[in-house]
Amino acid sequence: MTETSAQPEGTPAPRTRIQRRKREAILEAGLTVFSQEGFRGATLDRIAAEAGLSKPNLLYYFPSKEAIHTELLTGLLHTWLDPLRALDPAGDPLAELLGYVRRKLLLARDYPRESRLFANEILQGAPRMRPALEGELRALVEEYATVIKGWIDAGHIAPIDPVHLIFSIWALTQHFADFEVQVRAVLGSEDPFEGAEAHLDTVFRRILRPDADGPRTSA
Amino acid sequence: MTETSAQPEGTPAPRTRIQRRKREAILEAGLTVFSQEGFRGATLDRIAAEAGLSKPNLLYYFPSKEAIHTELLTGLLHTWLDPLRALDPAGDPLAELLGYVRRKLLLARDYPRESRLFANEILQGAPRMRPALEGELRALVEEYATVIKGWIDAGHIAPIDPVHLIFSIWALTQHFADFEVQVRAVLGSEDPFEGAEAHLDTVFRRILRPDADGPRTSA
DNA sequence: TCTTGATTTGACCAATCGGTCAAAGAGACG
DNA sequence: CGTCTCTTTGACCGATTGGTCAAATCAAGA
Repeated sequence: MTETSAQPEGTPAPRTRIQRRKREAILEAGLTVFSQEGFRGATLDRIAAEAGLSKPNLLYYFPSKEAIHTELLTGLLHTWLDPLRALDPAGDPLAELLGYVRRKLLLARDYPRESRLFANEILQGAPRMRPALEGELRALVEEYATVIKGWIDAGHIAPIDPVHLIFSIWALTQHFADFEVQVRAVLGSEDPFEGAEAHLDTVFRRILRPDADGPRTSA
Repeated sequence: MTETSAQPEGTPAPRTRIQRRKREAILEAGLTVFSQEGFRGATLDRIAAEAGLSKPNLLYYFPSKEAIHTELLTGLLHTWLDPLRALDPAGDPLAELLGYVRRKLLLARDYPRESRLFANEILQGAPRMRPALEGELRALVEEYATVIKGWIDAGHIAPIDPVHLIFSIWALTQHFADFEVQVRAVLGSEDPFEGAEAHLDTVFRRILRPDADGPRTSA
């Protein structure tokens, strides 16, 4: 029959050069639009326009709006957790943690749309990411919380709840991507990320500095 | 003519008891839906259903979707900045700042939808709040940054960028409302806010503790 | 009771939504 | 040149969107 048998499938590797390029452009556009408007607020027309394609042409490369969003989210968690995975249990604790903070901040600076896409998904109750959060994310956090706990018990850094420490790192770094407009509104023309790097370095040095008056967590 | 002259206007005080009640219900429903789906993602049908009204009936009390959203945002910034305004320049610096952190955290716990509505607006580039951010918000931050600067210069708290300190307080407290699903996914059944309060208290005590090795900001 | 104004709703509208389809175009190879 | 596959698009579809409107209902006073 007149079967359009060559329609590219959802995820598998694109065969031709042009397919790779157009799929890339669509994901780029989808990232821009989804991160700004959320899933429901985004429209195929806007994504298609942003990618420089007609809507039917966009739907030739992706079977649905959902498929674009899913593919974006799939890669996201991995990318987002990479800096945590780069944390070396055998390294110097303070340097490792400060390095993690810095990498996370640079990620927020260089990939703000990805950060906002993630934020949007979480804000909406993580309807499509919940399993990944309760599975992969939770496991990874627990793993590195144990590492941090080890550093604390060894006296290398000040005692602090490791999981909440990780939350704090996320919150303080992603804030500069997710709330960029607000930060810029307050700072004016000043570049947010320059001040941020020095500030976060200072902040986490103070939080983690092991010394002086001993443990005060239970007080 | 058959003029429906009694249609309540956008903002002014509702005349009857029933108007006050229904408008309240609509704003409640709007808060729930807008905070979850963002402006574009929210639908009048869902808001009406959530409020227990028919769509035309909802539009009898508010002239448009935009009007509901605007009214919600208008009250929001004020409520959100109140804890900062409660900061007493004549009080004990550490206690004042820790109190501010605590109040902000309780706000995030008790009014998570408001926090998420705000986050959604910022994420979308603050299309309806930009003026308020660059005006009221910025002015208030600068005002209290000066207060904090005074405390630092007097040696009451450790030297730190006051504006970034405020950003950090916002980020660390709002995180528990805006990213609640993620936090809960990691913590499991544990109540996020119990651990959070102790953690943030510890964190900001360490950040603000003035002592020991003198200024290290310019190093 | 009747009247008057406030409230509620079913039916409807134009615009936009996600998505389909058949047909037209483009490129590669013989 | 013809042909085969990949790509692109205009026209279109049913559903949903924000919003309107005239008519119905309700509440309370005269």
